[in-house]
Amino acid sequence: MSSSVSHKHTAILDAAYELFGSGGFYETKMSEVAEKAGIAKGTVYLYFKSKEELFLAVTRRDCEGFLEQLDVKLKACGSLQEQLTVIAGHHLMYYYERKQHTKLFFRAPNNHSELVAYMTQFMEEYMRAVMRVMQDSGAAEPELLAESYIGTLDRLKMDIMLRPGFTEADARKRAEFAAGLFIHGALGSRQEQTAPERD
Amino acid sequence: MSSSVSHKHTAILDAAYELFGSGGFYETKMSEVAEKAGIAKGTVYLYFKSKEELFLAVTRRDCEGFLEQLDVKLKACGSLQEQLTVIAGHHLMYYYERKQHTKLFFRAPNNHSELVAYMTQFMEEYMRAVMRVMQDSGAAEPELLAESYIGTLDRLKMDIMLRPGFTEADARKRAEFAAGLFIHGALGSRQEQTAPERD
Amino acid sequence: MSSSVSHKHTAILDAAYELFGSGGFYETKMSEVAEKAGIAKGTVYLYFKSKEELFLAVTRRDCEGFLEQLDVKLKACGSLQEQLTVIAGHHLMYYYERKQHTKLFFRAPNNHSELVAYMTQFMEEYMRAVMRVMQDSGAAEPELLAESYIGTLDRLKMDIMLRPGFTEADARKRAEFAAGLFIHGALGSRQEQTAPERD
Amino acid sequence: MSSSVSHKHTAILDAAYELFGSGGFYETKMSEVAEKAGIAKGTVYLYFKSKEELFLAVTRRDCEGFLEQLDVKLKACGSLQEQLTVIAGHHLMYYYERKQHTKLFFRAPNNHSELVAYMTQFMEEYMRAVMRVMQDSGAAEPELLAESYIGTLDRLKMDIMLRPGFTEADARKRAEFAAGLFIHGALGSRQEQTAPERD
DNA sequence: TATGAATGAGGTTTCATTCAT
DNA sequence: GATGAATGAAACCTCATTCAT
Repeated sequence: MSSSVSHKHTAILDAAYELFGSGGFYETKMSEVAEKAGIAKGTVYLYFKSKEELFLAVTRRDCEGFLEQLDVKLKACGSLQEQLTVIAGHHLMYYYERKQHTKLFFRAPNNHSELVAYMTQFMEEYMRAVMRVMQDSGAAEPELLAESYIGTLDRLKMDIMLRPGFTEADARKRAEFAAGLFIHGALGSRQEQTAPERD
Repeated sequence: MSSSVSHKHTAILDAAYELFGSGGFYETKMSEVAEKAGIAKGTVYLYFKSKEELFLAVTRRDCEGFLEQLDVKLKACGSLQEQLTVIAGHHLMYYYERKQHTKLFFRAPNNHSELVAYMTQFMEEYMRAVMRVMQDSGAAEPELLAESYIGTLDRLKMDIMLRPGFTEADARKRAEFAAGLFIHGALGSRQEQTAPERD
Repeated sequence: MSSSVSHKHTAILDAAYELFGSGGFYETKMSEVAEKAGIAKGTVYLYFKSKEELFLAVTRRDCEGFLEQLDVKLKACGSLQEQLTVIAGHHLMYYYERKQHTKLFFRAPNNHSELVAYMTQFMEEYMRAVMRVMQDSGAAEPELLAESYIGTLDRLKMDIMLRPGFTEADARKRAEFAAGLFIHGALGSRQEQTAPERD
Repeated sequence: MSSSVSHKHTAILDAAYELFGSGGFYETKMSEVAEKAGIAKGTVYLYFKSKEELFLAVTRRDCEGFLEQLDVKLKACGSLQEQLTVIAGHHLMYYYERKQHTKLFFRAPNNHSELVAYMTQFMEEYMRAVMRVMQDSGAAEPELLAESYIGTLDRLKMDIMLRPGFTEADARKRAEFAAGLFIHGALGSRQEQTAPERD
């Protein structure tokens, strides 16, 4: 019974992830979620109080997976370069694997304070993880650095979502590029060649 | 007569900007737009064919202003450092001045191809402007650099939008930080200066 | 359950028949149909996709009843005179019984291709039934005859719909008149009887 | 000035006839009428108090033309056969010439008592004209005969409106057929040849 | 007389949510 | 727990009509 309950719970989350992710919050109907989950409309409300709450649950599950996996990966590596590459790789690959479900991340419902609160908390946790790496490197302004890094990765991921022909290799290349950029700056390689006094 | 027309047109755009910006597309009712603009519901439709079209017009006006002002500012400055600072300052201050209207930028209607097309074009133009600066500096991968820079700025601006106590000075500080980061890398200043004990 | 479904379905059709019939398509509001059927507005849309479709369903039910009953009656009679009288009686009595719902037949929505198609098909079927009778009589031009007969009946029925004091006996008298007219012509009886001086 | 007034009045009626006739009452917008008439929307209301009244005026002009022309034609002919043929020809040709404007006759507004009154009056006048012919022939039941004849013609005209390839010759053939039918009955020709006992 | 910008009542339809079974 | 028929609020948009110019 409890496994049946949990099975339906998961089925709803999966269906909602699929639909919210590809269509967005407002474009997705609860009846569609129910249908895709293979259950009746009313049943969804036995597991989730409202559409907003369902969206929040979907988001939460996705974000928690993101943070947990990042944690595992970061623990397994050492140098700054390596850690930044791991973060970037994780960020970009995570979205690469979910490129069909991008709407989840920017077609959310407005005015739902719980969701806003959760997203804020998620960002803080993600920030903290990245900040820790920055701090370990001894960089000044680790907070701004972390924020910048996340911003860079977020924008680089846009290519993944918008360009159809994007490959996994492209994603990996960008991950390394981002790490290099934050360690050496934009002129890193050029400076090595022509500006010896500065590097 | 034409001034009256343009007056109403502007009043609607202003009202819609206010409401779409603070509430998002789906949460804003056309009747509210009309009321805020001080006109009747039907009148809105004399100037804009549909809610989507109104949203597009609001977005377009905002984005065009952004690009035009950036152009002017970029023409007036020289060194890479200076140019990057100008871009960052422009980006952050633009949103700083609009911090009450953040929803405009990520609560757009789905499935409106014209809007998608316009936003794509806007991003391309912005990218091109930033890329030109990157290219002038002789940096490798100017495209990825531009994208990264814009991503960084976009994330840094989030502080502005989300933290109530944010000041203009904070915005300016971040602008300079971002420019420095992209020129020197995250460790740029520290490495040069020494400071080994702390980091 | 299925009886409940069919009950609501019928209740809506009945309500719509009443309202479309007495007020016409454009003058009837879906909310009125719902109210008259004793259900909520939204429920109507569970049974009929749109107002047009509801109108079509009402029309179809009415026309099908007309044709089915005609078929039964025609099979039970023999001579031409008798058959023509049956057709006329059916046509006039059908409308006599529905004299409060005349609008159904000429206040239909425009530009609804499915309705146009259905009405065309209905008329063809009716025509075919009448034509068969005409053909059996050996008359020349059975098609034009059938058309003329139907036209005659349609006009005679107008009296029924427009004159309040109309009785069933009046309807029956007209039915016999029409049959006689088509067999003998306008001057049929008179010519036979005498009255030569006037022609 | 008065000629200019009358010019606009006519222009509006012409435009409205065109649009009401081809699209129907509800599907035609006052703004379209104004545009087609080459004047401003508000101007229409200087000549006609409302949309309904404009429709009535259009209808009235058309019907009056119908009756006047019929009168002229009837005065110029003698025998019953000739008179019935003239009526039929007039009826069918009138619609044949207006086959692009059939909506005028069955997409009228509901619940407009003045229109209903006018149409009733028109029908009475038409009836009276046809009845006079029937009376002259000495036929019994001239009223029902007139009504039947008009009904027959009305249905025969449907072919004109519904069949695209209809020619003027087809219309004329139907006119003669209708006249013959009412004089001799459906079996007129056949009976003469083979069924002597019944006639 | 002519204009056409402005009005605002009003109707169709959608869909999250409920609740009797 | 599961169902899905029923609900009804809510929102977009239309268009006949008005009236200041």
